Amino acid sequence: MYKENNLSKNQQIIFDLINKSSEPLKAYTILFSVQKKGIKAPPQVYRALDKLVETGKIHKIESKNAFVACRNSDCEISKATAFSICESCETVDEISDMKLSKYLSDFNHKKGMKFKRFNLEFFGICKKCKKD
Amino acid sequence: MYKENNLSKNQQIIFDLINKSSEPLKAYTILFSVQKKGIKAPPQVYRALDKLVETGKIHKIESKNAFVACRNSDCEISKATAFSICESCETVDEISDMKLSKYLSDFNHKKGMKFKRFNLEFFGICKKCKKD
DNA sequence: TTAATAATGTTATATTATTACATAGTGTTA
DNA sequence: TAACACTATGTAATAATATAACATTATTAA
Repeated sequence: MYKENNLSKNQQIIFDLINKSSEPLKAYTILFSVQKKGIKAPPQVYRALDKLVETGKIHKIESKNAFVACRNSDCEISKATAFSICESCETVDEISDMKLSKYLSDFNHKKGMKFKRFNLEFFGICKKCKKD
Repeated sequence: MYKENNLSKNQQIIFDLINKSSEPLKAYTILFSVQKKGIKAPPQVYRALDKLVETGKIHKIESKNAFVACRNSDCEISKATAFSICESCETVDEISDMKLSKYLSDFNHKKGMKFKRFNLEFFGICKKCKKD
């Protein structure tokens, strides 16, 4: 069952749910939503989430403990992620900006550590909320 | 008691502990460490942490659910934070780089949202771990 | 077809964080 | 100094997030 699209049954169910969602989903929200599909326990959800994060199909928004589908074909296996988060409506958007991505991927700091990966979260008030 | 340095008793105890530490501390690690000083329950710790984060004395490392003292006089009230995290030894360093900070503070993306704040976490293997 | 690997199912438990409510300390100002 | 608003504290209970451990089944590759 794995080969066709390289997602397993549980992974596919959970990916589909996250992918359809317009907002980040939390692990237990996912759990409650997929119980009718036979996924009954936290480890089943967390295992699928771990795998999906690992393969870059989804990202974890660390400041929210929530997950979004990857919308950015450029972020290979989640090496370089950036998000904009509205502090009012909680909307999260993945930022896809080549210049930003390149700037950060090339960044090296004084202590000489070579970075393999980064995650950037911007916070503010989105256009829509500003109007209200 | 507040006025002298504008940290309350619990805030000062918890800040001192984090500030002395060479590594990020987790809330319950802090709780266990300060029980002899009369701080006995999670809300006492979380309240102090919230306040310290709010005032920029400490930062939360979101990917680790842990807290470090601010080493950077430039990051006013935690508006612009960047960290380097070693995936091997788990060492966390606050990055203080004016150019990076300015680049990100000035960043605006297409959708027109104005950012007030950001948090950036870089991951890699530090110099010391590379040698081993 | 066997062995290795990946995925699943299940129970229990660990870790992280908040709610709710009662009490006490501090700063302001009338 | 009395009254007030505000901040901080103490405490019990519980909510939310995440993992450990172990048994079983499915998939792939040799």
